[in-house]
Amino acid sequence: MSSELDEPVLGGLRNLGGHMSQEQRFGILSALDLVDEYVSVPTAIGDAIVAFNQHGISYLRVATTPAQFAAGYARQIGPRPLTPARRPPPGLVTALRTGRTGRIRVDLRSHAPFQRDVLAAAREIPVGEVRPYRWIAAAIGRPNATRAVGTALGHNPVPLVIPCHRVVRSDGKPGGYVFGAVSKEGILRREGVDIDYLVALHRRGVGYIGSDTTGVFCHPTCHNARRITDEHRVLLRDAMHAQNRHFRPCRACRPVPSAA
DNA sequence: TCGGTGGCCCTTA
DNA sequence: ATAAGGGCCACCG
Repeated sequence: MSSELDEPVLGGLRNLGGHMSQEQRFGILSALDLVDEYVSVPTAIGDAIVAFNQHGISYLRVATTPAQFAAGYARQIGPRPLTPARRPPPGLVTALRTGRTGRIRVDLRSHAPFQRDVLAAAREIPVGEVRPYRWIAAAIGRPNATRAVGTALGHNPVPLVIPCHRVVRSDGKPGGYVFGAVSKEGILRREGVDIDYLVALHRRGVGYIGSDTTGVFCHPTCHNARRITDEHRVLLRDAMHAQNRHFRPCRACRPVPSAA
């Protein structure tokens, strides 16, 4: 668990703090941005270990040991000491259970601006819904960077907390995932996403669903699309097709034009 | 339908 | 500083 750095640092403060409790010591070290705490939490795909500090969750991995976790942490985040925590940050376990992780704070300080933008956009996808990689690219103002979006999501330091599993391929298939494509499918199904339906829609050439009463078109999983009754449901090939038929894009799910 | 190909673009070694 | 490579995508056979 210990890097070369943490013994001198922890040892020094231990002496300085005299008989301080572990919590008190962490409080000081955390305030100085010198350590993260880590703790195990249950998730939909098994127990995870999360690291966190005063800024938020910094790292999450599933099916790992503290030693492996620390190694991954050092590689992706940096050589910062980790110290065991007694309990997870308030609200985290519930948020992971419901998938509503939007208000959980995350610490992305060690990541590049592009990565942060990508991850921030991914956070906007609600439980039970999915968006294509292309959608993230458009959302952050880099419509051609879809491949780089995939790479950035692949480096998501806090999967599940930032729901990168809700970003899928344009053909409706789930695509890759940091914990494996199988887990991605499992998580999405558990969140209520019907992957087979999405693939079937795409095979039929349907990219969006419109309502002929509101004149709005949506991603198929958008909560607004799901409320359209059968008789008013219009199947649309792509955004161009939709606009030609005078549908306007849903303000909630923000359909984007297909790539040039 | 599946698999390969070329294009894209950000990050890292 | 540059080149390789990756959770993509559209296109083609």
